[in-house]
Amino acid sequence: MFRAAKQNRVFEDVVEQIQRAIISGQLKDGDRLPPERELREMLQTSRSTIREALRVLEQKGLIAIKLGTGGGAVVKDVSEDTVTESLALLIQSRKVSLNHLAEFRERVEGDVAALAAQRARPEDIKPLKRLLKEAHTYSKQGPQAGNVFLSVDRKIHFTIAKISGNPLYISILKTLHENIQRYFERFLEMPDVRLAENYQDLVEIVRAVQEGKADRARELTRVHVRRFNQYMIGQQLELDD
Amino acid sequence: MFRAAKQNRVFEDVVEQIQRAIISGQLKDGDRLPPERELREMLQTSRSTIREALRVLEQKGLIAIKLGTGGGAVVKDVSEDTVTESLALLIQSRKVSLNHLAEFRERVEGDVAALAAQRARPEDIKPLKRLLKEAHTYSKQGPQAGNVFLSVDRKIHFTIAKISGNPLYISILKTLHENIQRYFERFLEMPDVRLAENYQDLVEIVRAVQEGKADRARELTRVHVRRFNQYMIGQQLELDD
DNA sequence: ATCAGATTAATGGTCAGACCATTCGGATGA
DNA sequence: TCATCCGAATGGTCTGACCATTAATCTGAT
Repeated sequence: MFRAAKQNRVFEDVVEQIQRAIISGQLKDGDRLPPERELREMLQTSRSTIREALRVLEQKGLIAIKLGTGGGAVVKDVSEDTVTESLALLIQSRKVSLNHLAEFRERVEGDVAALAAQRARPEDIKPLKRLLKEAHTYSKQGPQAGNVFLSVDRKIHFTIAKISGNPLYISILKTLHENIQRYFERFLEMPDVRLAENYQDLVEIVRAVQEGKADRARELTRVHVRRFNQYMIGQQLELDD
Repeated sequence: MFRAAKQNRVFEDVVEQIQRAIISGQLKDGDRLPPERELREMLQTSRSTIREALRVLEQKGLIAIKLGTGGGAVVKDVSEDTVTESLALLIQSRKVSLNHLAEFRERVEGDVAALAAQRARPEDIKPLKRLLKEAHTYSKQGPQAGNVFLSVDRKIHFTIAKISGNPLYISILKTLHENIQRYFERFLEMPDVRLAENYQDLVEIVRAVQEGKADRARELTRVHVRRFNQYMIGQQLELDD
């Protein structure tokens, strides 16, 4: 109901003040905060206190700090990166299994594709087509291009998420991909991804999005993601032997 | 591909070391870190550097700090609180709207219900029935019980998420609910939630889960959530007048 | 013997001042 | 004209001191 009546720690009060200025729009993306020594005087406190406040604001993703003469604390546009990072932490320490991740991703990507299908405008499709062409090239180059192919694959998924128009989905997807990749890096090389098959999936998904067939886009995407998941989990089991 | 070869800032290295110890499980929930002055010696650095590192770890939600003799930095179980907070920041700075939240929640809750329907065992249903009974009581008490009813409503959703067995869904759901509630608190009182209607929704959702009808559970849940969302967004528009 | 209150020690919070490291722009000189 | 050097601005680190809070311990009166 109530929040603490008073900030016990001075640096929290400093954080509060600066954060308020940023969120309210008084300080905008790119604005520079005064140097630490000036802030010290303005706020009647010590430089270490100021610095602890800056560490917090930095961690919150509200400012970035540069060294040198022209440097200092610069207000950053709030981005989904902090969501991504804290979600990643949650995943790592809760030891959420690969299965949990996979299950969640399958459904999220399906929903994203369905939303995109409902909302895609003609000009949204162009970048998708371009990426498809790229994917096609790599899919012809055989297994050693597996990694490059997968990175294009990811780009396609993100582009679709962008079309969905919901920034939450973009954040979530980013987190999922990052964490799945982290898992995957242990396998070093990804050999026999079924490139041609995957490429065909992508073509059909993009077509469904273009034609506004939401349910079909969802279903195709889920199958596509599920196939990848099964491959991934199979790799993991092999590794456990 | 590669990460920075060296940490420019000493305190980042300190953060890294402690964070690694926590995530790897060497330091567990409730463990106490050495006092700042000891850490200073162990890590061959200054106390201010240690303190800046502690500020970062605190902001990441990895430690909590208590004052006084028995105090110090205590390792916290990682929770979804930091995700919640950073999401709240995104919302406040207008990067994510109530509509975005609502759209996402509708689909997530639908999927959760479908999963739960696939996995519910008979003993999972009991707590749901008990909550339903509670909801029924409050739904009879008229509008002034709206708040209490909604809290039971939330409990039912969480119980269903638990049945789904995927901790990722539980965390995400918690974050969504908390942020939606934060929004809602501005409206002070929630008057005429259509209690009877909502109660009927819940009954049918639980039945679908019990009978293993995944698609039906998903659809019912989505409609249920959507109705709430529309009410919420309506309230918001009124407020804007 | 018991319990309230005072004392003390441990620990985080704040402060002041110094010096180091990095960066940028301007001065210098070939 | 261009490369180099120098110096100022600014963040990063260090030292050492003192304050504030808390829990444990001691003390003394009942």
